[in-house]
Amino acid sequence: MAKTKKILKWQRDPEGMRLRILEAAKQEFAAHGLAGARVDRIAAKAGANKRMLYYHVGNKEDLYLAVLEGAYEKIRAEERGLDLEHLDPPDAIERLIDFTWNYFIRNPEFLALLNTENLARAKHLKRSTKVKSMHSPFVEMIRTVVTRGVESGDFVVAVDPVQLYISIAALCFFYLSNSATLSVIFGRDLLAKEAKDERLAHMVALVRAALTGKSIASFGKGKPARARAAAKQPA
Amino acid sequence: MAKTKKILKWQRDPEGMRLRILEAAKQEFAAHGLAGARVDRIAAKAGANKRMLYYHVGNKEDLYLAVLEGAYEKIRAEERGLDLEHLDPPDAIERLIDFTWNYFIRNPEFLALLNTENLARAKHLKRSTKVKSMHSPFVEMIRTVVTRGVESGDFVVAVDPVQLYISIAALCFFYLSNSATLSVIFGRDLLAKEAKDERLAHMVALVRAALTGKSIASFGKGKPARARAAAKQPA
DNA sequence: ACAGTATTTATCCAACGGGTTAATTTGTCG
DNA sequence: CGACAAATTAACCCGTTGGATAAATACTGT
Repeated sequence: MAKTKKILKWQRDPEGMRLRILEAAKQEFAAHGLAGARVDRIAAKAGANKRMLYYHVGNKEDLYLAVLEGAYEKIRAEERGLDLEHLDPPDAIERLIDFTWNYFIRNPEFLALLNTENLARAKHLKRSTKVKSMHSPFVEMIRTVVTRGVESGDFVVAVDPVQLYISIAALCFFYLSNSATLSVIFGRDLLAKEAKDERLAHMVALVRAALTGKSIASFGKGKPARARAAAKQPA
Repeated sequence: MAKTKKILKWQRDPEGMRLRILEAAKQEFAAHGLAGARVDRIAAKAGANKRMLYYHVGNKEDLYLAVLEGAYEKIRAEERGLDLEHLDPPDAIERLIDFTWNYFIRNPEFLALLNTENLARAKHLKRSTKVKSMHSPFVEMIRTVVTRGVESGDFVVAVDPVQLYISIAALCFFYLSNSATLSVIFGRDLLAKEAKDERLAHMVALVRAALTGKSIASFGKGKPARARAAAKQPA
């Protein structure tokens, strides 16, 4: 319904315009929140006139909801391509962590948008019909991995897939979303490449150890983080 | 310097006024963010006149920073009283999780304030001298626990205390801070008492298992969450 | 080419919000 | 009591902002 070829090509690009507006709005809302966002700035950034926002999308809140829905759709779509079924459970979990982490890094606006929406206590999301539907498949995907892991003996416990996903998202989300304040507080640049690598290793080790009962080497210690041999270490 | 007895007691309560303003501002900033907060509402909520905010604290941003600093001071102060030194390491960690979790539940504004500040990329926090100093002792407290745990053999790995704390905070913070959107998405009321109990059990189990290598029974399954026997289960 | 419609622009405005000015009240001290 | 300062209030200022109006412009089917 979106990009049917036979769409009329107006002056510039009527469909492209809407996309540019949504993209600009995403940046703006992510950078300043809902209240802090400026409609004029969105228009300017989209190379459009303010009136066009109202023409193409609606008022500020409609625009915001459209951006939010788009953001959810995007991440859930990518997750659908994860293909965890073909991996053995521990690797599947690791892959899920890896994906989530890198998705958040690649799409920092997503984090900000979620925070903004939670500040509004999901007021807008509740009114969205689109969003609610697209999550059960994802939960089922994780549930399958967990079940398989328990059956194969790889996992020592049968975690609630929702809890597990929330935990994985939490570990990634909080670190990145709060990296600014945490960096100040702890006096480290948490966004430096080394720090990020270390963090990913730590998260994978934490979750894998908890699920499999086998503690992984290098639990948040040292830079390399991937190739390590020992299972324990001196001090 | 604050509450010297010989302070003159003006009309109502000059010192109390400042506190009421800060409290009202905390609520307002937490509820609406920095941009969404309204100075008039803060004044009204504090039972004061708008002009008095400027008289007692300064402009909107000064007020905001004062609130933020106060929030950090409060949690760090309570953490100082945790007394983890006298517990054996696994219990100390559990206590830290328990405290963090309940502190966040008791002080939801704290979460919102942090999100707000991170939206501003810690712009204000960076200018604060007070805040930076009060965190190293806290990190050292955790480091001691970890070291003791490794030495005693309770912990199988020597985690970086900063990573560990970030992870613990993450597990608690994300769940609560994002409970609104997550509840919509997963179609559960994550703030219901049962759900919260389950979450706490899950987090404790996750971290304990990762640190000690011994998986805890009932990993985010079932309501009681504390007393459980089996380590595995059928399907 | 013409009528009709979709899209875009230029312009305006009423409400709002942060901040300030100046007057007023309330207490302290000699 | 009377002067002086601290604290509080009321009223206003002025740039900003979301949103609206109406006119112009570009495309389409006939």
